[in-house]
Amino acid sequence: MNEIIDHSFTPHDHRRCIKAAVAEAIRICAERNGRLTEQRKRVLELVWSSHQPIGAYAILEQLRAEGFNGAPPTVYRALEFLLEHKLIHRIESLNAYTGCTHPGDEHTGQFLICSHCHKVAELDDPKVSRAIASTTASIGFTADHHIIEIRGLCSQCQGHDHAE
Amino acid sequence: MNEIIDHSFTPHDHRRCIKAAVAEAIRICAERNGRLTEQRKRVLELVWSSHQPIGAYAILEQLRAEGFNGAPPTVYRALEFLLEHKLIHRIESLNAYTGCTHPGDEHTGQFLICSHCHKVAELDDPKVSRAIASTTASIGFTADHHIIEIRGLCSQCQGHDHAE
DNA sequence: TATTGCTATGTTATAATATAACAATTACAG
DNA sequence: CTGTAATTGTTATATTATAACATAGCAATA
Repeated sequence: MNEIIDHSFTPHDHRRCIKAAVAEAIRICAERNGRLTEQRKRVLELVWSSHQPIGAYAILEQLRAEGFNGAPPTVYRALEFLLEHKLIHRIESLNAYTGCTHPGDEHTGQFLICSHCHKVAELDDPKVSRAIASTTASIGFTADHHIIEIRGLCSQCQGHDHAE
Repeated sequence: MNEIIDHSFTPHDHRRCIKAAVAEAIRICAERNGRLTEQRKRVLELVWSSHQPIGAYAILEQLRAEGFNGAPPTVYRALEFLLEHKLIHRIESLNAYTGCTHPGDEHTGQFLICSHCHKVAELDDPKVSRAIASTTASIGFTADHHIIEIRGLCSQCQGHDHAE
């Protein structure tokens, strides 16, 4: 990814996002002998079903609607696998999960969360990372990874009310 | 506060932190006609009982140990009040609460979380805020507030293992 | 191809965090 | 005082997540 921000907020053919994400996941897992089982793949697709982060229980509901008769651990395990392989991210402030737009890369996301449309875009601004790295280093704190979640209104939702 | 980081990680007489925090809270609440009731004050003290964030149910346990016979909503309401008045912060990645080191100010914290001692320090690095503000602005995202939580090892815990 | 061991999934129960809804009480303004 | 609004109490339940143990599937290999 060369751009600072992905295209989540702007109109696009979302089916292509899903297809691309799954194809990438297959490639990445093959590369590392990670087993992208049917269930894991299906969970990945559900996480990717929109740019709005989805909760574990919403995923479970979907799976059940499709005839799957499972329980929470199944979903959490799939999510855990996908997180480990950096195929998805967890949005801490939402207790929800979102597809990673440059999977596989060792990176720690910066997320823009629109308070109106509830979509999330992944940002990758080196300025921010650098600022954090230099400041933490100067005070003797060894940073391992960081969580950055920014709330506001996306370009499409300007003028709308913040609170929904 | 003039420093970029507070003194959470370095040895200090913590009773003074608590006293100062309560005194500040009293002042701030008086200023705005916020009612810092006994319960709210007690919850504030408990949040401030160390630099390690504390969960709502841990607070409840403490209160009960002191003879209080209450239920979760009491604690959550007190926390809500304290959050509203910026006397405490919520650490999203821990589902826990920590005292604000420059209360009252309109600000949105940046937190350093030590994976070893579990203390949290509040950072206020204008470089980071500026980087976020300029980048979000350039892509048409109107940022409202941000959550920044950085994991790593504090200056006192260098050399220890990351995972506890 | 049977053996073995590892990985993944199923299943049940429960932990941990948070809120809804309504009732009772207290504080304070007039 | 008294009426109103803010606070607290109480019960129930929603939401998110994990522990613990059982079963099943796969894959190497002798």
